[in-house]
Amino acid sequence: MKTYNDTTYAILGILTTDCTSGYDIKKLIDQSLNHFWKISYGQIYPTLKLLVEEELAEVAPSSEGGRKERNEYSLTEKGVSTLKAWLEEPVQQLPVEKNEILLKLFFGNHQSNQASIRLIEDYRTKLETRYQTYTAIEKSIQEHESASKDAKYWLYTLDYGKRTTKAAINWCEATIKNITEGEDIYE
Amino acid sequence: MKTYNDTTYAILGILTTDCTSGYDIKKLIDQSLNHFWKISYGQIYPTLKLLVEEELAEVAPSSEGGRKERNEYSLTEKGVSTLKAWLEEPVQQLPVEKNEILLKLFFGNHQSNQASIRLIEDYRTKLETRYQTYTAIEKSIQEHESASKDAKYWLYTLDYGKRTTKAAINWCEATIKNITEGEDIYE
DNA sequence: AGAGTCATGTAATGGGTTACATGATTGC
DNA sequence: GCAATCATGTAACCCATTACATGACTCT
Repeated sequence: MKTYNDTTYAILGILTTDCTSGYDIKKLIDQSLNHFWKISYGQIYPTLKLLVEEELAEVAPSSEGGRKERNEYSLTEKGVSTLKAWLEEPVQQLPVEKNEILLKLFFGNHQSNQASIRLIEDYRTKLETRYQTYTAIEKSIQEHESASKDAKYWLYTLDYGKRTTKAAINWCEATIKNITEGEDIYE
Repeated sequence: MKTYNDTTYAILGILTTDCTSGYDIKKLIDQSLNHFWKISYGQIYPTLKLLVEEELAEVAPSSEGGRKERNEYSLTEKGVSTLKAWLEEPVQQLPVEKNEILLKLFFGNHQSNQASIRLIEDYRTKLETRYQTYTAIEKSIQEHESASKDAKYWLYTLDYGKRTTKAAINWCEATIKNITEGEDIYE
């Protein structure tokens, strides 16, 4: 079976929901997958074209209700089976996520302790904002979407975000403390 | 001040150590930064060229000891100040890291609970391997490198990796349990 | 003699973002 | 009338990986 990149599968997956146009796909990703996936129109439209070429989806122009012309995509049999095959496959190797703060900290002996601490403080603030966003989304889902079949899975992904973000926040605190005290707990 | 991408700064930073050639840079990154940064020769050599063009570094061919010709790079004044300016800057917006397992799980209602669990189990195994690798490196640094000035910062970055990996492992366990029990703790 | 490692580099390709172009429809 | 939103699409660019090409030196 031919393989595609993850972005293609993401779109394939979204086309199983009631998001059927490029514009809808963008909106869904920005709203529901934004904490672990993002995408631009520059990728969406060419990918939709590809799906049709590969006979994984079909297009039908629609302009019901006087709305602007709008291309609605729907999965073919082949599209559905391709998606399901991908879902079953275990994930590849864990990717190495590039981390700017760690890169800066790695060269920490070229700056003062104060400067390193400032960097980490700032990073912690950003992480905390993110954490609160996750919590807010979580609450919103529990209140408004808990009927949806997808809600459960959506909450799992948020839980992942919360746990890893929290761990990063804890690291910030521990590291700041460690640098401040000027002694190495690791020794 | 002109800005460059993070990879360029990473190389700039490494040139402050005794790694002075493209080959050395690759080795250092593979050995010491591999858990949060990676790089390929296809980037290193063109970037080194750029650094020289921008007068952030200078080259000097060297072939001491009969070794194969080797280009040694050293930072200029301008290179050092550019690096320091970048170090002081707080990190940009937190990047959204694409996560394949969450993407698959998000479409979890298109597969059986068993299939979802299998995915997460596999993911957990990979995370555990990673965690053990971090622990092993940590031990090795404590034993052999604790004299080095950089060791402290190196250990901080490892601690970050350990904490976030551990949080992800915990999520795997909680989520598997949750799916197995077939009930939603979030409700 | 052959494997391994030291060493530098480029071309093709993949994957993605940003900026731009275009225009209709909706709500105030 | 005007702003916001709906809607589609492309071209230029950026960043990065992979595969390839080349060749010397070192150790067994």
